[in-house]
Amino acid sequence: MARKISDSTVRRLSRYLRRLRTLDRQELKVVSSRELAESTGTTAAQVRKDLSHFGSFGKRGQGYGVTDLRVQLEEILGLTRRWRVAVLGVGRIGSALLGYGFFTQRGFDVVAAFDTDRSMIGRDVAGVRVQPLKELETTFEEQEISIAIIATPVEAAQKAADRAVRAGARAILNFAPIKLRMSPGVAVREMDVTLELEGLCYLVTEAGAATDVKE
Amino acid sequence: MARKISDSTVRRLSRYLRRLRTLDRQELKVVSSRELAESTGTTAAQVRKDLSHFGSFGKRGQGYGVTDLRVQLEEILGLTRRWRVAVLGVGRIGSALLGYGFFTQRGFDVVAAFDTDRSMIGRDVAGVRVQPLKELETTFEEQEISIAIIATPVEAAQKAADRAVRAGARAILNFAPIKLRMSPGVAVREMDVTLELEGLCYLVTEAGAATDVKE
DNA sequence: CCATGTGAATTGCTTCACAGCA
DNA sequence: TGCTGTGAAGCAATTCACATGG
Repeated sequence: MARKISDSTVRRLSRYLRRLRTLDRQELKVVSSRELAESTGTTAAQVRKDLSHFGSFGKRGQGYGVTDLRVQLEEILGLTRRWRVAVLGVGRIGSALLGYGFFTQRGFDVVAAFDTDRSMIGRDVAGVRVQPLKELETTFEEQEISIAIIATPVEAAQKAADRAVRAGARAILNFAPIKLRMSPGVAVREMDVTLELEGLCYLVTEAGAATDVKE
Repeated sequence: MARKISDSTVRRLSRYLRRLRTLDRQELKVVSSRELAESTGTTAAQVRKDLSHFGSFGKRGQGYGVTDLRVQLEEILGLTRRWRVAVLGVGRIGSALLGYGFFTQRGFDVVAAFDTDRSMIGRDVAGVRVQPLKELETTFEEQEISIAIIATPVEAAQKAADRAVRAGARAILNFAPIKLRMSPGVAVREMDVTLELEGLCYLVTEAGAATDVKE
């Protein structure tokens, strides 16, 4: 199948899927590239181009079957299996994630949590027991964990990620405000609220400056 | 000054700034485009090109003054002022955000929180009193809130965002898994953990499939 | 007739390579 | 000499426009 799909395409596929799941729940049968585009913030041509990298899923003159396309996208994204996830660092973010019910619904099982803080260890957070770091390796192996969510303080993030990878993790979702250095085979995505807020500030400031000058 | 800066450039500027703040705290005086690139996951040419859209901040043959460049970036991103933020929806994510100490440090003051849940209203979460939605308009005006963080359930997100904008918000950080429809003048950024996890699944699945075929 | 699927055109981003200057 | 700043080249992504087929 097609090679080297861009990051932005994958992001959009995920958005299409999110929308399709809603449409499917509402028992809508058919959707057009235009409708899908409007509800995900892109263009109809973009939707068709994105999908065309993987095959032809629509019927000319009609559109796409909602359930069918949903299933196709789930296959493309690798979501026909369940994924086992561990949370490293059970502070505010870690706890919020452990309690986030949507994960299970979407195929992600948070099966383990780790922390170094003695007062946290042994506690039950949203049904998951907080384990000491020294149990990381055995738990990752036993539970076949492939995704590690880094929610530690920034100083501990790189070490935690390295250790997760050595223990078998193949993907890292990083909440710590630092660029992790990982070997090429490991997938990494970063989530940094401050970064997003700063992006918004830029846009608001620019918009203000632009109107000052132009209008 | 330069027009139409791309989203990816703004994101990188924010990363450079994040790094520069660390270097500044460590009292490093000078940094080269290469060093900045390595610690933020890009290339030296990219760093120089990004900065060149706004001026020339370096010294040829030496590099960039750490403090100087930090201040320049703060100005470019609009971070020389403080920004007042409200959180809409005080569930798990909302609470975690309210307790996130970094905000204050980085120029963001979370000054208000809203919820519809009676049992939440009036409660103090990390020093902020949870208000009923009906007080939104007056609080936004009185407190001059320009950024709204949407942390409501997905069904309530669009309405909450609309209301925040009508009350004066100029930027939205959206944690709900839905594409918000906003008028063009409003800046929006989306944070969806599931979306990021799905992106990771694609990469892991692809990597697996690629090695199956090739190696 | 209508919406998909897709080469071709275009736009925009990144990388290159080197002139310019401390 | 060394690293910045920047036009020009190269590459990737998006948009266009239309042939295709239900």
